[in-house]
Amino acid sequence: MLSLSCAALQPLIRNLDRYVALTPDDRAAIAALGDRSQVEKPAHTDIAREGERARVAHAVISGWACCYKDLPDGRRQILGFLLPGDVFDLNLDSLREQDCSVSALTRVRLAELLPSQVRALPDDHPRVWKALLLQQQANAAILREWLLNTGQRTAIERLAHLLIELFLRNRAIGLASREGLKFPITQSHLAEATGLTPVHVNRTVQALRRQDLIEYANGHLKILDLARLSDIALFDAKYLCVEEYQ
Amino acid sequence: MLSLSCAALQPLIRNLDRYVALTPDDRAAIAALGDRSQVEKPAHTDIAREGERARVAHAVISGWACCYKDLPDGRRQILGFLLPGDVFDLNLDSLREQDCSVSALTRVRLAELLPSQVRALPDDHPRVWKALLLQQQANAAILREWLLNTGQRTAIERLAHLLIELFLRNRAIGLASREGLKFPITQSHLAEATGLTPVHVNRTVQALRRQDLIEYANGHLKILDLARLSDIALFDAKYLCVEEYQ
DNA sequence: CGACACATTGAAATTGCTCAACACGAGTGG
DNA sequence: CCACTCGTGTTGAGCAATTTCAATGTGTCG
Repeated sequence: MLSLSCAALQPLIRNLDRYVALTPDDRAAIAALGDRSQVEKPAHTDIAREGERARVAHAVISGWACCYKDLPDGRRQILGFLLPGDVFDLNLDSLREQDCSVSALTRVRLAELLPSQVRALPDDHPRVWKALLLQQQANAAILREWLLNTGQRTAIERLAHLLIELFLRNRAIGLASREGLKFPITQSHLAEATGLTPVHVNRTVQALRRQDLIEYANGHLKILDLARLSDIALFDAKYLCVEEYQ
Repeated sequence: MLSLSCAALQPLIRNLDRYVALTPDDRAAIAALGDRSQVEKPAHTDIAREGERARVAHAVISGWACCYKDLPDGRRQILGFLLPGDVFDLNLDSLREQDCSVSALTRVRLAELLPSQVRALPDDHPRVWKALLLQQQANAAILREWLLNTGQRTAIERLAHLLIELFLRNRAIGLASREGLKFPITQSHLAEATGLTPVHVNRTVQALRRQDLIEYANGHLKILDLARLSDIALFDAKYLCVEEYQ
């Protein structure tokens, strides 16, 4: 039983281990953290809504989610994708309202991290706590890169950049290989993430395909020429905490 | 002497007090924190460069700065403005390279927070530490709003939104009144912050002026009709930790 | 005065958007 | 099994927001 839930929390352990070298004790602490209560959300449902107060923090165990903001007239911006091992709603101040919503893109399994557990972390398992804070900082770095992306890059650069990021992040958690990755993201999602329209994303995707840079169909993405795609995207992997580039 | 530096650190104390109720002891701790070493940077110089490792953390005492990223071909995105009381380079992991540059927009006075001091904070002054972490989270919230801004809003909405944010943030630290605020930001800066061209910012500023929404000249900004400007910007102050709206 | 940074203007070019239609596959209910 | 719908992807044509290029104005400062 315990070993089973440990298996479920491997993505989180693996992810946090990128930021701080974890001891076996730390790993056990993380497993205990997410062991208590896990929930499953169906695809295309909201996990958290902007304006609510987060009851618990969440760690993604499996599946894809995204956080987003919307405008009163329906325009929507995806602010980031959440993959297995990512923690969100980690609120240091329980009174504060969430400033963005979170939605499940696929069926998502989540570990719920209770506030009492989280509060005990800095004292009881300082390395785990530090790793969580560093993951938050890494997320902020991704956010800054996204702002650069939508603010300055052209459509094809933006799209190329986003696809590379998602490829590398998936590869870093063992979910992508040379053969590509499961990619449950529609062109409309790409549009909402890049600030383009779905129609224009479509045409841009086709341009990438025509140049034999990617395959992207049936929920599957394959990067055919990472080097050339990186050139187009003006991609610099430093902002991702993914050492082994290429 | 001590009272003098205390005065210099008022912005930081006032800013952190927004996140956590500080005791007199906490305030003294903050004053001591920034007391050790202060530096002055001339306008239009870099304070930190992307790719470097931060030697110390910084708190802005007076003046404006911004952090930004640039692309190899010269395009540049401003990622946020730093005002008195804002802390940056607060690196939990001293090995990690900065992922963005910081530049002084005016002459800037900075307090240097030594790593040893910062490391002692969680144990010695947990409320101060928590306030610093909450400020970091608040900065991330601003970043998310900026991504929504550049990704989804039109030129006039974007500009209106940015101007309101800067007005409210300045007012929250006592640097803006009904009469407006010192605004050492050129139209080119606004362009780099919103992902527009300087020419288009110029035309959009003029549209705002024509509608009697703002005055903006000679390094001074005045919001003439905050309510109407907020409507245009689809502005919702919740993301800023500034309670007293209007 | 000259140099320089910043603001402003106009005209033409272009990127990306809007609108509208159609294709296609998966799932659903008759 | 078919008809239907729905979500997603694709295409075309016209349009609009924003960019580009190039020039001019304006104030400050040495």
